[in-house]
Amino acid sequence: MRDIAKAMGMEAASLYNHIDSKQSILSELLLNIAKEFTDGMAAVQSMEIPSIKKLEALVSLHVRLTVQYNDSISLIPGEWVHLEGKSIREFTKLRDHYELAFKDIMKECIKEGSLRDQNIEITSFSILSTLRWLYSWFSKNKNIDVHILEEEMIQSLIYGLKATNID
Amino acid sequence: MRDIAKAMGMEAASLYNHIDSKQSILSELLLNIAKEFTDGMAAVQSMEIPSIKKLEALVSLHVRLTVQYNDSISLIPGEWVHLEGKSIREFTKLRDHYELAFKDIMKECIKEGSLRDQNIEITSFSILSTLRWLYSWFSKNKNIDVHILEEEMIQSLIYGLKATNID
DNA sequence: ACATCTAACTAACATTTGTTAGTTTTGCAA
DNA sequence: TTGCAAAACTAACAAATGTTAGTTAGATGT
Repeated sequence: MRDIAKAMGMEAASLYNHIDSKQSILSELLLNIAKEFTDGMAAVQSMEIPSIKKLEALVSLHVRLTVQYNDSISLIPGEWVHLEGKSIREFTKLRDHYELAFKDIMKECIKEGSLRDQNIEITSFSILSTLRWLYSWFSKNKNIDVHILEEEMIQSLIYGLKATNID
Repeated sequence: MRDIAKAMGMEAASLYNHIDSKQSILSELLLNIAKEFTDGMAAVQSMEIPSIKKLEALVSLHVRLTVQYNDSISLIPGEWVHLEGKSIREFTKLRDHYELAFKDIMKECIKEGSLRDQNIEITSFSILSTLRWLYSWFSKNKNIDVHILEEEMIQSLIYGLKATNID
């Protein structure tokens, strides 16, 4: 709190004119982005497009939110564990719900023939880990064009790295 | 320290008969695995095989080390920032060196025609993020066969998720 | 001009945390 | 059995941390 206060040019005690507690800062930041992801997922789910396009839309969603909310997203990988009580239950509920929805879309892709029939637990984890860490990459490469980043992520995550002339 | 002591069935002060400081626990754990990765990389580099096979070997290396050192590896994503002084310089040096070597191998793959000519910064980041987070997935799925995990990671990270009958 | 509200301040608090000093217990070698 | 080193203990420390209480300066509306 003293560090935050210093960064804002005031005393630690003064912060309490604006917030309830240290916990409330963390839970507000984390639950807000969790809701952004949940809303984005709902939007993608309601689209009338092939599932593989939904998967691409999800990658785009991550890239877009990462660029827009770079700071709060950086809390997701390591800080959510410090949430307490109602907040941590709410957060993990949203996260689990999101991951389930993500896997469902991948399963649809397999049904539709656009993805190989593979271990969804592993591959969904693989994609989501990369997307989770995108924030740290972006914070060191802020000059990149966002559309190029989106395109390249879609390519490498979904379509792989291999040269197309070999298979 | 009091938590660690409780877990070991002793008082916090007693820990200091075995260690120098709290910092030294962290830096010993982190530098040890950093060295494991560095050694593994050196072994892969010295192999006389096509670069794409080296890339596969690196994925296997991560899977193997993740399974073997699950607990200390879990410190890598979030705790290395708490290293201080010489330790943090040593750690980041090893990490940067490792990532450079990883990218070099990917570049060789492109030269040899086994990978598409793509943004190495993005794709290497993508693979390494997944591998970094493997520990958390594994700690929830300890029953999986390690060879299947290796194979599936290689497939999804390098060869992509797409069905092969479409392109 | 006055009352009100906002948002800053100082001072202090109770805990928590990493660590040290000094002492006692334990286990093994002689 | 004695002697000694290893490793446990108790007590206490200084610093850091989240927070509260009470106060004050500055802006705003009447």
